[in-house]
Amino acid sequence: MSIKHSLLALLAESPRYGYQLRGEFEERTGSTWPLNIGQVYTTLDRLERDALVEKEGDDGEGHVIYSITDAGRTEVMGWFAQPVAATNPPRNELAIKLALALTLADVNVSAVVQAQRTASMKLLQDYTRQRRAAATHAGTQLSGEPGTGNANDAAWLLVLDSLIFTTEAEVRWLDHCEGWMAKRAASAGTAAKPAQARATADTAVVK
Amino acid sequence: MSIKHSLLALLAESPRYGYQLRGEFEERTGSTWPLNIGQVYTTLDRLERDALVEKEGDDGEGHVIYSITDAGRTEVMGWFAQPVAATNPPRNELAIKLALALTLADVNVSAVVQAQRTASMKLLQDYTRQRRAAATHAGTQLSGEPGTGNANDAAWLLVLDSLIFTTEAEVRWLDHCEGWMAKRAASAGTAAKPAQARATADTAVVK
DNA sequence: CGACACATGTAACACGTTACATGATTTG
DNA sequence: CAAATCATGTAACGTGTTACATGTGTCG
Repeated sequence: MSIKHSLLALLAESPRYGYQLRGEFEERTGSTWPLNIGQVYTTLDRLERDALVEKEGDDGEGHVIYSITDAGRTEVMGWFAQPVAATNPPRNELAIKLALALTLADVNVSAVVQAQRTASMKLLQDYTRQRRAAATHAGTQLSGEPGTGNANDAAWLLVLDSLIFTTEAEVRWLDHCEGWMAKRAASAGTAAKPAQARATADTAVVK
Repeated sequence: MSIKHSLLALLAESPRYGYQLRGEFEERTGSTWPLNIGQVYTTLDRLERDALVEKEGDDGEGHVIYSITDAGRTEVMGWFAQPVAATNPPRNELAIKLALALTLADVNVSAVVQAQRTASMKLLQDYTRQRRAAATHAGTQLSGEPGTGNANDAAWLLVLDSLIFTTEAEVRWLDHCEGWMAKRAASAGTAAKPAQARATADTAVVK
């Protein structure tokens, strides 16, 4: 649903052609989510089929220009007005993985958590570094001319912040899981769950 | 990729049949991510095609039992050992939406943020309520017999915590966006971006 | 000329959801 | 008996990725 509406949103601003749409999308999101060009065309086909966009003739350059219809405008405004689907939250692969690991005897949950934490911390550092670079860049742009590009820089900054916030939350959750597991292992002195009673972090995931 | 590996993980514990796999998955994740039964069967077909699982004959009950192969065991252990794909982070529809809204003249970004914040806060309250209920339930279970079911309760608790952490981060980010926009509107006294200079929160998304 | 970016597509496949068909067993 | 649950599938469709085919224009 994301891409369909993203293309509609861009077309709501002005008519564009396929290749151009990919460029605009990636520029505004800082290439965080690369957009396959093939899908742009197939999505445009479907949007045209559903009468949300229209093909215009050539623009004198030989490009296949699409423009949004009234129905499309209604659709995209509805997208902006509605919060993203509160029901059935997107599958969180990490949460699923840990939940399953917890219930499996021959998986070292601590090792899984550690591996993930290392990767997430590295990601977080990358994002933070990029954020610093982007901020200074946007700053110089701001003191410069106020033409185009500023809104895109702003969007990219906020997208980066989103990634940072999300990754921080992930790391916090991983730490929370570790603490929880340590507490559980400690209170499992005699009976309870012998399979979970290895609190020290071995390196191997499999016992 | 999530489901394929989840089914493999469950089969690594013991051979099971399709309907049973769905039940186990949903129990361990607290029905957070409902699993379509149709997909279980098609996924099992693909897993069998790829020689990661095998069909066993009847179990005396007429059920179609699947068991994991050595290749499947290798696959699932690799899944646990590897951190979830650091490259190309999953598309964040909310971030995309806000990034695009920022660059579109006729969208009221504040209204979009407000609508989302309301929805996310409500979600957060739901999760917190569920978390309280689940915690007391797990508590009584713990003081009771230490049989099966505890690991599943634990998994469900951690999944809930994951949802809470994620949603909290989302709300924080939304607030961050609001603050950022307010600051930007304030510093846009004369020139800069006139289209973004409406800081007060109207109710309508479209101007 | 050769490599590269621009530009438009098509085909095959993976993954996921919804809906439908079919039958057995259980339960009010 | 009727309804619900258990159980196994199939079909259609939407969405997304990868890879391929094809052609133009530009630049070193």
